[in-house]
Amino acid sequence: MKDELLRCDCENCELKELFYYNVDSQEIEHVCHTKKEEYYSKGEVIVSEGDPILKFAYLKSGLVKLYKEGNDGKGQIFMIAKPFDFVSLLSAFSYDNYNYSVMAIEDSITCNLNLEDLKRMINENGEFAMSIMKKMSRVSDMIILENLTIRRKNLQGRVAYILLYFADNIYGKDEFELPLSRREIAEFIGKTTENVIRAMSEFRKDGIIKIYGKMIEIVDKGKLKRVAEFG
Amino acid sequence: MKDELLRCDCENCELKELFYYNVDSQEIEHVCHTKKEEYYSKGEVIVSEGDPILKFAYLKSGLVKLYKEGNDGKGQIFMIAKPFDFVSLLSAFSYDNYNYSVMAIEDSITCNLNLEDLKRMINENGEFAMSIMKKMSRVSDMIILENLTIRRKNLQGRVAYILLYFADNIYGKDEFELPLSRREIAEFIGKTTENVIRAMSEFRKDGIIKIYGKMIEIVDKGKLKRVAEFG
DNA sequence: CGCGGCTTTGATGTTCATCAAGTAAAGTGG
DNA sequence: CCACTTTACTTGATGAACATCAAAGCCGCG
Repeated sequence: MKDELLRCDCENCELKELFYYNVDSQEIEHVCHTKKEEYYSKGEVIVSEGDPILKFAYLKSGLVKLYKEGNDGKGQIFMIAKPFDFVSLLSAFSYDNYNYSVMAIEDSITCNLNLEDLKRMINENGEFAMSIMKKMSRVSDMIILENLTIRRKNLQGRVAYILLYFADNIYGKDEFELPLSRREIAEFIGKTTENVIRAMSEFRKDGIIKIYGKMIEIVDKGKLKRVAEFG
Repeated sequence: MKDELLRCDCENCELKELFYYNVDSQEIEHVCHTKKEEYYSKGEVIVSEGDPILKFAYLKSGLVKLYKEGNDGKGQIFMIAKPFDFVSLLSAFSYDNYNYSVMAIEDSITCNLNLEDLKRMINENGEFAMSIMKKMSRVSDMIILENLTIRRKNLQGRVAYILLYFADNIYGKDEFELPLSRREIAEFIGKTTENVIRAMSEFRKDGIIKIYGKMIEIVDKGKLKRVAEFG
């Protein structure tokens, strides 16, 4: 089995753990050989709302945003997906078309599996189905509850929360380059661009963070956490 | 097969359609005989956040709200579930405990299936798993996108939206008794009680709706829709 | 090198939360 | 069944939070 994985270059892919214990090696090899990787540079649209769902895509590297485009030009970001999140997960099994859009906010690679193959595997293999369901359930849950959490907070609380989110959940360090523009942060937390900037400037003046353009350094994490908590 | 269903009193249950085409009659009979119905009156808590998930519950009749309790006493309602919605669906396959609460907002009956049985059935039967997944996917999708929709709107827009929601999605008529208090409406749309009342009073003064305590009559639906749209 | 988008700050106005106070309705114990 | 308490509802007044508008500097890119 290891051999099969090696041959089709999936041996280092975390996704295989989802398959490994549930799917036989022949099936894995098949998936591995029919998969297609796609490269997107920062800013490229991966999925447009309304596109037919033809493949089951997951993110192999990079970072993408999932969002809805308002008719007034204002977008709403509801999730930032990181590697090994399933980009198609929300709609793939219930709709024929995406009802949200996906854009790369860092250079990204998606791995696309054949959707029909996947559906067939689910139909034939309940254990595999269960593992997909768990993943799906966790993602939905996270989106729903995180949105509620953000919405309880005021402007400063929301901005602090997002900064901590990138530091802890995405980059794992307190100094990082913001992958979102101020405008996109605003679209994520449901406030205006100007007020996001104002909140960040306040944090800077209060010595909580340092700002070098897109680079952010969290100086006083305790204080930032307290701001995120209070809001 | 019909016989089995009749014997265990599930023959009129819409849920059976989820089973019917995918599960053998023996299994259906088993589920049917091990199910337990529970009656809750309006205001009763069905699930408290943190409760272990021991059964897989769906709503047979009535109306319930799914919500998170804030530490400050302010709640956040994120879904109103109507008959044949799955109350346990969001977390049942990914967590051991509920991370939200459920309360009856009308007298309700839940039907509780044995969770372990259900998990076993999913593991053994991929087609059944797929049908559960579809349902799950649709529910999550609905919650996520509906929340975004509401959040785009201003106070009046949100209140109008909710009134239309009850008229069209829940009761199917333009005169109905609000199952939520003004406070709960506020917790659903993320505004304060006072402002929900003010918006409704405005609608009344403008001849859009009539209010008799909890009874609401939509008089000028076109206008109400425009308010919901604009916001 | 100039154009458009991103960022920043200030000024102004609107929306909405909060506070306060009173009425109505609904549950509770004697 | 009635006094009593509590909870829901309603309206008005006030101020805080935030959106909007305006203007200028910055940066990347064709």
